[in-house]
Amino acid sequence: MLMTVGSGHAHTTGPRSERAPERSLSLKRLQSNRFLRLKRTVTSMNLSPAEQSDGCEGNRSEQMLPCFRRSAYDEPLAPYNGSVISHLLRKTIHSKLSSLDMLYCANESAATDEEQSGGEDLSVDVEQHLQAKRARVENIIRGMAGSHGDPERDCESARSRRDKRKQKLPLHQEPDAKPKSSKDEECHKLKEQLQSMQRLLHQLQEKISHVYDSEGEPKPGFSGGSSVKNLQETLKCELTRTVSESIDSVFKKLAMKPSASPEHKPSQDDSRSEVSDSEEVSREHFESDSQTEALSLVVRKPSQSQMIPGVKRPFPLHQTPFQFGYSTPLHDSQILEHLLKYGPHSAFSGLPCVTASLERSSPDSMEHSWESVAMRSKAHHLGQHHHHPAGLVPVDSLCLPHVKMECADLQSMERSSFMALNIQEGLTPNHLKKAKLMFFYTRYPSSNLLKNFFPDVKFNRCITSQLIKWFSNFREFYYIQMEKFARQAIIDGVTDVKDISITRESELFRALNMHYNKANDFQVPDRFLEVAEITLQEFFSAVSLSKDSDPSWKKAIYKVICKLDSDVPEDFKSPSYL
DNA sequence: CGTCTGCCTG
DNA sequence: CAGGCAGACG
Repeated sequence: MLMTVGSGHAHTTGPRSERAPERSLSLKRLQSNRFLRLKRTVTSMNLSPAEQSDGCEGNRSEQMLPCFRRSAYDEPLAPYNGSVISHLLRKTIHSKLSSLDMLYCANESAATDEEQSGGEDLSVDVEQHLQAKRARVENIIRGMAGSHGDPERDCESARSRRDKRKQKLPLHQEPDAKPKSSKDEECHKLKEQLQSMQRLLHQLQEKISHVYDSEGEPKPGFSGGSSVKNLQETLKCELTRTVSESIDSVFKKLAMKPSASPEHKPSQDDSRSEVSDSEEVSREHFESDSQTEALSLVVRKPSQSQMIPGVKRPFPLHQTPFQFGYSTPLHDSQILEHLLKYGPHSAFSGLPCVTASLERSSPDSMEHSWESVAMRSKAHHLGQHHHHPAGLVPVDSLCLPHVKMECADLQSMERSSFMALNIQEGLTPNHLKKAKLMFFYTRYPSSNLLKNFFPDVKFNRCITSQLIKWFSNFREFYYIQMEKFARQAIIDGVTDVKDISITRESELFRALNMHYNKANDFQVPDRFLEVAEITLQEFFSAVSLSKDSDPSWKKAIYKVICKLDSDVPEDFKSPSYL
């Protein structure tokens, strides 16, 4: 397809029709890319990770470095075997159960540790409280285990203990109006939760052992078997998350039941029967908050009034859920199921987009502006830390009363998806950062490639073109720099193309690195230096030969450069990359 | 026509 | 980097 340099260019400096050859190039590019990929795959089969990390065989010391300096994100990689899993499970379940314990007691007795330590001396009471607590947990566990114990009797005895304890408490001693059947139901649901959790875990265990058996040795990858490592990390992460999710559900049910109708005075609510004065005040405050914003999904400032007293997260919530290497206590069994079905690198775009609804429900005009800002910031910064002061759980995440019951499940689901994958309708600064790093590998990504490498983005026409626009802008900057430095080289008296090279010390490289890798926390692949060098040489030659008199002189260069795209490492496919 | 692309501008 | 524009498609 011949390009015509016609009237359209009379008033423009650039060749308008560069697009045409570029389009016809894309097919060829695809083909050559496929060749390159095949070739690289074949030649890298028996290379050590370091050797094939950039696909070239130079001697520079950088090549012995891992492609990614991600040590800050990597936890020491323990031997990957079943015991790790078991350990994780034990750890998580244990911490979960202690939380369960605390929550249960909080709802049952509503006497928090804080209140006890802050109030008058209740040490005797504390003693009894702890005993009752232990007994109740035992009851729960007995119930879940499906033993032939008499749950009614157990509950009865627990209640009698509670009643006994109630006599020592000064205020708000409401009769226990909760029907016994509710307790049974509770136990039953707990049991079901546990069983389904066990099923999921079993599946995951199988999956893991399968993966581990078939990939016991890390296969050479672009960055040194990192895809396997990634998978391991993913699985580890998902396992932990699943356990957490399951137990959180139990958690949630317990939290929800006793206080399902918070908008009303606590009188008919048995679990709230033992609240202290201070808590009563807090609840007043809470209710007034709820009226302004009863259904908001905004993460509310976790002030004390909105915390379940005495309930503490068994693990810190400030961990970044999007970085592998941390065990991530998030809630999303969907993800596990997806993982089981499709593996860790599949796109999750089928999940509901929650960001939009979250954002829609948090208009700027809202009273708690800093909260909506916080949420907005979270929504737009994949990988931001979820920080809750003192490890307390915002009631929101426990589906507490200010959220209508019929919405609870949906909200939980949406929030879970949001927290876990952060499926985006818009692109975030982190996406931009990632795109820039990807530019070190590919200057001309296809929209399919982009879709594959941004699995946490809900693609639509707009998003796609925005991403493409980004890369277009990246190229623009890249080529401008190239031209600038090529002309400078000529001015500096360079005559031979051979004298042109680009190292990591080069000014040009610094400029590019500053642009695409501002934080300088990414080890730029050597291949990029080669491509940049070739580009610079192309520009140098062209300008030297005065080809720049042709309005479309750059087109020929683009044609060369677009063939030099590399594969983007699999690591980038992770939605949690960065 | 709508879509896509590159160039230019702010 | 995004918006706007113009040319090139199908």
